[in-house]
Amino acid sequence: MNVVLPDNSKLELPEGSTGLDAARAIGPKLAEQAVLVRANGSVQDLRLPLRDGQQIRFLTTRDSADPDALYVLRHSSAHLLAEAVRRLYPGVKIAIGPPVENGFYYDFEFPEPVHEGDLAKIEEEVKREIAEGREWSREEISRDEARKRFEAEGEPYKVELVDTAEGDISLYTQGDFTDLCRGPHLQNAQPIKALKLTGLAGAYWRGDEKNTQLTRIYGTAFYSQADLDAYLERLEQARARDHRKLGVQLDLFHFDEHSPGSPFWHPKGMVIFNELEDLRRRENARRGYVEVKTPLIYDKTLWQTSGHWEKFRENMFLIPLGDEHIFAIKPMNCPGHMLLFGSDLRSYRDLPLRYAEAAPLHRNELAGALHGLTRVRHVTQDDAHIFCTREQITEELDGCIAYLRDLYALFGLEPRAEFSTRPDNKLGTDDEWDFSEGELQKALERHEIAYVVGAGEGSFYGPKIDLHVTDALGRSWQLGTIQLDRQMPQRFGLTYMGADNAEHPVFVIHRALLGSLERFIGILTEHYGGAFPYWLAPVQVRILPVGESHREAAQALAEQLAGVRVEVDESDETVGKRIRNAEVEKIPFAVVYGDKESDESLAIREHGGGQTTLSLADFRAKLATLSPWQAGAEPSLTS
RNA sequence: GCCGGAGUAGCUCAGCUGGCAGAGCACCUCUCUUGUAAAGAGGAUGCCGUGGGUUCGAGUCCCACCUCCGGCUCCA
Repeated sequence: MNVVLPDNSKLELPEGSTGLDAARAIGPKLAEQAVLVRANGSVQDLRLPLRDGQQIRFLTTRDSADPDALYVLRHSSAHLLAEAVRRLYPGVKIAIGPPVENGFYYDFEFPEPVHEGDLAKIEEEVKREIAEGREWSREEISRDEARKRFEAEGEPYKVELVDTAEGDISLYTQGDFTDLCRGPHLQNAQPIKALKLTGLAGAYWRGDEKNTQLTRIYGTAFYSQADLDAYLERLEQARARDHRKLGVQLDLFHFDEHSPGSPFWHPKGMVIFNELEDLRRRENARRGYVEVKTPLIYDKTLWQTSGHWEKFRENMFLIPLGDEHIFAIKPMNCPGHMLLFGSDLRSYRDLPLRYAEAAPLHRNELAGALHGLTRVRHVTQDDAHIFCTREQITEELDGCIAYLRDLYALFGLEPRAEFSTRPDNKLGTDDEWDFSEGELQKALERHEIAYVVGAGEGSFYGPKIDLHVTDALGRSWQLGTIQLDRQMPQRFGLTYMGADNAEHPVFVIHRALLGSLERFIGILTEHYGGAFPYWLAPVQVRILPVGESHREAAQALAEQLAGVRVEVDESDETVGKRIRNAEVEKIPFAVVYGDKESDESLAIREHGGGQTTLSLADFRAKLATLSPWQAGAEPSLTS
């Protein structure tokens, strides 16, 4: 048979030759360094046979940054970890150990608790295995045989995996350790030049909290020590962008143990919060939304009607009033908006009706789930509910998606879209879900938005289009969401009078585009590394009078900059120190004002170090262009 | 909520085997009057997360709780 090499030459091989055979045919060095073969674009274990006509390319230890090459390295590292743990902890049961984004993990059930301090000794054992040399071999066996084998070894998790595995069962063995595994794996442990165990965590078997909690050991591995060092260095730098750290440094907000998960917004943080609120109000008004305000607390009966009492009660803060009544603080605005819509007879002429409200919501999140601004109990969404007819759904979804695109473009954020379908605890019939999911999916496709499907990730009342972004440390967070709902209006008996003088069911689109303002500001802080763009910056301009004699002129200059968030730094520090302070506080512009300056000539320093000289008039003109909202400019959001 | 780790000055952190609570930055005072990323001198700063226990004596050892951090689960 023939395979095609990257230079388009053909390599003649005996029938049934494996990737490794092909590498040997090319050269001994390649055979030694190869870690994977890419056959017609998909990666394959070197031990598996090639097929006639395949286009092949080898990945070697030199492809040290290739995701597939790292994946196989880390997958094999996970197996070494399991081998080491089994040797060090007799009686341990092994579960699963895949490679992940930045490393790998393996889940174990330990006979006794394991602590972080134990990692050093385990890591040492893994490194010993690498030094000793390990080679992987692959075999395929029948399901029954595999089952017997793992039963005999006392590995119940592996037995369960055999029972639920699809396709053929393959095993990989290194040293005296054999694992159920689809592969692929390295030939041997030599390419693993740097390995580090990074953490310990509890993790539920198969991700279900009803199952046993296993102990997960995380690690990472690279083809060189330099790559590992660079990775650790990147982590260190990412930590400096962490919004929780920057939030304190920049005096934006803080948390207090008397109200876990609820930020205290400081004056500077509130400037950013209010700018986003202004943006929300201005754009909503332009796009035909009306703003409303509905109560924060409601009697339990409302939540029973909406379905929250059944589906969301654990996440609500309850207020018992006497023996009879229980109130709950709202975790969402929708039920209130349903009551508002239902407070009057509605005609088809009233629709679509777009209610916007950014009320404080409270969700009693699990203590362990709280996370800075990105996971809070006090949530403020840029929320709205669009009440419309069935015929209006398409146009309204289009409007939401266009709005969403404009907003994210303004911040230079590039979120990933997820289409979340019916969950296990859904309300309503499959027919209704078919319709709603179809509408959302068609909207995504109309706008040619790439998305992944989050099967079962939808809300209990409807499917969602969600937008996800990644934080400084690589964690994914959901921001905006667009949800199509026919459950809730049905439950509240909401209808409108049509042109045919008959009542028709109302549809509701729930949408929050920035998501929660708290989370959005957290993500923005990391996105900008704390150096907010001019229009969001808490302090936009700081004037530094060189000496005492310049203070008066500096104050006069500040007054000339009416409408700009400007400060005069009259502290008794050297100019150098005050420049440094302005830089550390990431203020967009620092203006040094001394004997050489006048309204005709200002020394402007931009954050980061660039310096220019501008007249006051030119400076003001420049600032006006930096703000989409100030100086009476038309908003830059166009659609 | 679950597994693991941590809580010492406003911030970052040191404090050994139980024996008088520390440093740098920030803050305050004074001197200097400053020219684009840290002037100098002096000073104040603590419920050592909270509550209990062991001990002659606890920041240090033990128990419980709270909060935070890394994960899991859940979620905007």
